[in-house]
Amino acid sequence: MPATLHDVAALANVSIKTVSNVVHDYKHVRPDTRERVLAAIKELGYRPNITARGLRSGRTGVIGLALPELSLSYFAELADSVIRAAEKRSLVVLIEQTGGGDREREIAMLSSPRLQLTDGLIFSPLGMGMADRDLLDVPYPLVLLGERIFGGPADHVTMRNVDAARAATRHLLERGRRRIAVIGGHEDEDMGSATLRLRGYREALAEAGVPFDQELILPAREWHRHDGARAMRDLLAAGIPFDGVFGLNDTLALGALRALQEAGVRIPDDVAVVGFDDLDETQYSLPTLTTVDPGREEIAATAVRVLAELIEGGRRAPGDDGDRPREYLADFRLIERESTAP
Amino acid sequence: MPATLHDVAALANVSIKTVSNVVHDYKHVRPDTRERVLAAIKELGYRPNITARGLRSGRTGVIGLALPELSLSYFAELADSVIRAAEKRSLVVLIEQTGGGDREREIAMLSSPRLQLTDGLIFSPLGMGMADRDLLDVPYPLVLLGERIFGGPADHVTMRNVDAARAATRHLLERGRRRIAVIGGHEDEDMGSATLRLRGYREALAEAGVPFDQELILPAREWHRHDGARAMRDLLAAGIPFDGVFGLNDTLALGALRALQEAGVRIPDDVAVVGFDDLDETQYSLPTLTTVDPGREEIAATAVRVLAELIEGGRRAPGDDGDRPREYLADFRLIERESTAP
DNA sequence: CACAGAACTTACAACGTTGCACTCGCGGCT
DNA sequence: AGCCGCGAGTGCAACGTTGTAAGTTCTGTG
Repeated sequence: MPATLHDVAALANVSIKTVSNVVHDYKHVRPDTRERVLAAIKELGYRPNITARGLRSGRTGVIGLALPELSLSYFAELADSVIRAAEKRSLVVLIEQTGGGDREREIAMLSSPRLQLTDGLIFSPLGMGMADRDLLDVPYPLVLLGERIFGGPADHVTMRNVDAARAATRHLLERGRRRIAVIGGHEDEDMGSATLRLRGYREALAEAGVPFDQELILPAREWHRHDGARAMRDLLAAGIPFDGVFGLNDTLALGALRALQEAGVRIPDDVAVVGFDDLDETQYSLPTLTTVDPGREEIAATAVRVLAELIEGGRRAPGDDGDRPREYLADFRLIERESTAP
Repeated sequence: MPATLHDVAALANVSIKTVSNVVHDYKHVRPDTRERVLAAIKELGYRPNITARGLRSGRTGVIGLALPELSLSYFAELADSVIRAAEKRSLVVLIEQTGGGDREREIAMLSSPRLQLTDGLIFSPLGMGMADRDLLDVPYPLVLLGERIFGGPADHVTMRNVDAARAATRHLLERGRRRIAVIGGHEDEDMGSATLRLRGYREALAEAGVPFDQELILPAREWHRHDGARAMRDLLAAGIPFDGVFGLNDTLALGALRALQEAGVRIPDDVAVVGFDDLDETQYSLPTLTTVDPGREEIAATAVRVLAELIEGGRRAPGDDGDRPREYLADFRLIERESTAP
C-alpha cells in the first residue's frame, strides 16, 4: 500500500496541500517546513499517484503511437526513435499495432477507448487513404505520419519522398546506369510511398533524358523481403535487361539483392542497387546497401514536439478556425555504400 | 468535453449508479431501464473515463514492457508478440527502453514513477545480473524474462537455452562437422544467454566425443551484426581451421555469414552455420539461416498470462509465504534451412 | 504599536468512477 | 397478517490529487 499525500502530511504535521506544494516546488514554503516534508516523503517513500493526478488535471503524460507492426524493421526503428524523443519530454509511449495496412483496424483505432488514457496520438496509417481524410478530424491531439494522407485535418510530419527518390535515382544514373528497375510499385494506389517515390524516379529519368520503361516497374503489394526477391526473380526470368535497381524500401532492396546473388549477378558490377529507409541492417548486408536516410530521427522528434505543443495548447487545435494544420518535412540524406560503388 | 455518467444519468432519468450498472452488465437492471440507458449512452457518445476508473479501482488496464532497445530485432519481435498477447486480454502495452544492457537504467526502471499507471511489468534485463536478484522484489506484479537472473523473487518466463543450444550443436555434428566455432562468448559472465548456450554446446560435444577447443570460442561483447562479422574475420585471420559456426544469436550468425562470404568461404559446403532466435530475417538471408526458434510467441503469451493472473490476484503475490515464484520454460524448435543443408 | 501587505498555510471542492449500504416494493411462505 | 427474501434502484463516500479562496502568521513601516 503506497503512501499518499495524507500519510506524508500526517507525518510532517502539515496540511496535505502543503505537501503538494513542496512536491510542486511552490515558492512560498518556509525552508524548515520544506525540510520536514521532504524528510517525511523520503521516510515513507512517497510517490505521487499519477492516475489521480491525471484525473484531476486531465493529463496522463502518456502518448499513443499507432503503427502497423513492430516486426517491420522500419516501424521498430521509428518506435525506438519516438520513445527516445518522448523520454526527453518525460512522456511515455503506449504502442498500438494496427496490422500491416488493415484499413478497418486503423479506423477503429482512432476511436478506441484504449486511447482514453493517452494525451494524444501519433498515427502512422498504411491502409487508410486520401478518401478517409476526414476521419482524422478527431477530438484529441493527433499527429499524422506517413504518405497515405496529405492535406488532412491533422498536423502531418513526413519525409521528402519525391526529392529523396529523385536523388537515389540520380545517383544510379551518375553511376552510368540507364535501365533502372524499380521494385515495389503499387498500381492502384492513389497516394502513398510507392506513388511518390516513383514520381521522383521518373523526374530523375526525365532530367537525364533517359526514357521511362513500364517493363522495369515491378509491383509488390507488400514490402517484405520475399516480395523483393520474388519480383527480382520474375524480372530475371522475363529476360528483360537492366543494370540498376531501386528498391522502394530497404527490405525490398535486400530481398532483390538476395535474388540477384542467387542468380550469380555481380553487385555492383553487373547491377547496382539502391534502397530507401536506412535500416540498421543495410550497413551489414553483403554488399552493404546504398540507401536514403529519410530523416527518421527528425521525424520522430518533430512528431513528438508537435504533439506535445498541441497537448500544451500552445497552438490552436486544428478544428478551430485560425491556423491550418501544418506539414513538416524532414531532411533526407543519400548514403553511398558498396551496392553502388563505382 | 466528453460526456460523463452524470450526463447520461440525467438524460435517461436514472441515477448515476444505474448507468454504471448498465455499463458493467450488472444483472439486476430491468430490460426497459437498460434500453433507456443504452440509448442515452449512444446519443451522448459516452465513453467511460479510464483514468477515473483506474483511480477508483486501482487498475489501469496497462502493462509495462521494459526491454533494452526496439532497434534490436529480437526485442522488436518480442514486443510485437507481447502486444498481440496483451490485446487478447484487452490490455494495452507501455514500452520502456532501458538501453542495450545498461544496468543502472534497468535498476532505475524498476522504481520509475512512470510505472505508476501500469498494473504490472514484464521486464527483460540485459545488464543486471544474479547479484541484483533481490532488486526484483518489488511491490507490484512483475514477470521476469531473459537469462540474466534465475531463482529470483519474481515469476520468470524463459527459454530452454541449454537444450536448444545442444540441439543446434548436435545438428552441426550430425552434418559431420567437428570443428565448430562459437560466436558471442561472454568471458566474465556469471549467468546469461552466452553462458547457458555455451553449456549446451559443450554438452553436445561431450555426447559426441568431440574435444572442446577454447580457440574456437570467439567472444563478442555486444551481439550486433558487426560483432559477428568482426569475430569471424579474426578467426579467419588467425588461420584456425573450422567447418561449422554456431552463432549464439541470429544477428551474430548473420554477421558471420557476411564475413565468410567476403572471404570466399562457401556455405554450407565449407562451413555450416547455425543461429539462434528465428528472426524473421533468417528466412531471407543468403543463404537462409538454420536456427532455433526459442518459442518467442509462447514466451510472450505466457508472460502476459502470468502477469494478468498476478494482477487479478489469482495467485498469491511472491512476497507472501506459500507458493514460491514459478519458472516457465517455452518449447524450442530447430529450423533447418540452407546454411546447414547436407 | 498598529496595520498593510506579503509570505506562508490551510480547508474545501472538485475530477469521474465504483463499492457499500441502503431503500422500496412485490410476491410467497408460515 | 406478519415476515422474509429478492429484484431493482439509489445515495454517499471514497480513490489521491490539485485549484481556489480564504485563513493565518510574519515583516517592515509610519
